[in-house]
Amino acid sequence: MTDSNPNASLTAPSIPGDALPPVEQHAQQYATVRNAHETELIEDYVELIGDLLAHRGEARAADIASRMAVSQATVSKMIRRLNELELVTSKPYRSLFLTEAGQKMAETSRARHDIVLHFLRALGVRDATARIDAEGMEHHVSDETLAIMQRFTEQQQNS
Amino acid sequence: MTDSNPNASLTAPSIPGDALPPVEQHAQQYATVRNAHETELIEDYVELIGDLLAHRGEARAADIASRMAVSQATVSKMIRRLNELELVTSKPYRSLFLTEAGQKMAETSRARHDIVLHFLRALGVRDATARIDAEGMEHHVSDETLAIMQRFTEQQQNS
DNA sequence: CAATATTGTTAGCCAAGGCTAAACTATTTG
DNA sequence: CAAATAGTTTAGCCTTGGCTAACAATATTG
Repeated sequence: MTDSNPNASLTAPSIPGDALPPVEQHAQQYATVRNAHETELIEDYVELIGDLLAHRGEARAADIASRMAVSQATVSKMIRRLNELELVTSKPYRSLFLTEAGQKMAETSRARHDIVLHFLRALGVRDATARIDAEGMEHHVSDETLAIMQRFTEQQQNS
Repeated sequence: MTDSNPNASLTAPSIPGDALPPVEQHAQQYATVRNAHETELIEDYVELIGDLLAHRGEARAADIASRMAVSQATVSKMIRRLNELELVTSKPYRSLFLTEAGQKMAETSRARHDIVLHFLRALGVRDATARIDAEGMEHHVSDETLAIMQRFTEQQQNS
């Protein structure tokens, strides 16, 4: 380091005990997040389609578009991808349905989502906030943490 | 709905009391997540640069690349963006530094990250898992939830 | 101090996920 | 049942965030 350091105030670690993780571990953290991002949107679509089917009996592109606050063109393009991934079946101008793989994904996503949402409420987070946070968090919570969240929620309820 | 429904098993809601949220609320949930995604990567870079400066005294593109598990070309491109956003200053072949805005962002991100990480550990999540989950979750935790997490962690420590 | 190794940059490619505008299909209704 | 409205698809554009390969600058070392 030949430069002077204008960020001198940052030179001392804010939390002295917390060193940087070893490179490999650090790298894996970021890689895991990047990976989650790739499947995230897909899961959100599939989960929403499952919910629409469950609650409404049908899942139309227009409903998805308004619930996701996205244009219908975007939904249409995405449905093509879901089709290629064999997660949904669609006939033009007809309701979507989930394939078996799609149903499995929808159930898994829904379950994760519910665990996170109920956990946040059990923690004391207001409903509207909990819903927003759960939507963002659900794809980044490991199975280990998920299990702990579920236990926590149950204990909270029995008291 | 003129079609027969091959997803009949999904017709009954898994959790009967949990109806679909009203369209506007639902839409806002997704919009919030999409929005978080836009700033997420930027924050990760800035946070990492801050950490490198704090712990190493300098932040080189090569370190960022290996810690993020990403090519140097990607980092180089990203640094150009951070420059345009006036979050970092950089001279070619020299360490990066944070602007004031960059430092502020780094501190905020680091603080959020630490709160989430400590919370997960307080919950009983193993360290390695907590680190991975925290990295993904930090950008999706509202201030309200963050405050609750912090309180929880403190209570846990005083017992 | 020249050769080599490391580090950084640039150019050009790709896929994903947005958008608008235009065209087409289906449904509803006067 | 024709016209209007609503829903869907397609085409074509843009930005972001990856990548590799080729080149340029700096540092290290024999």
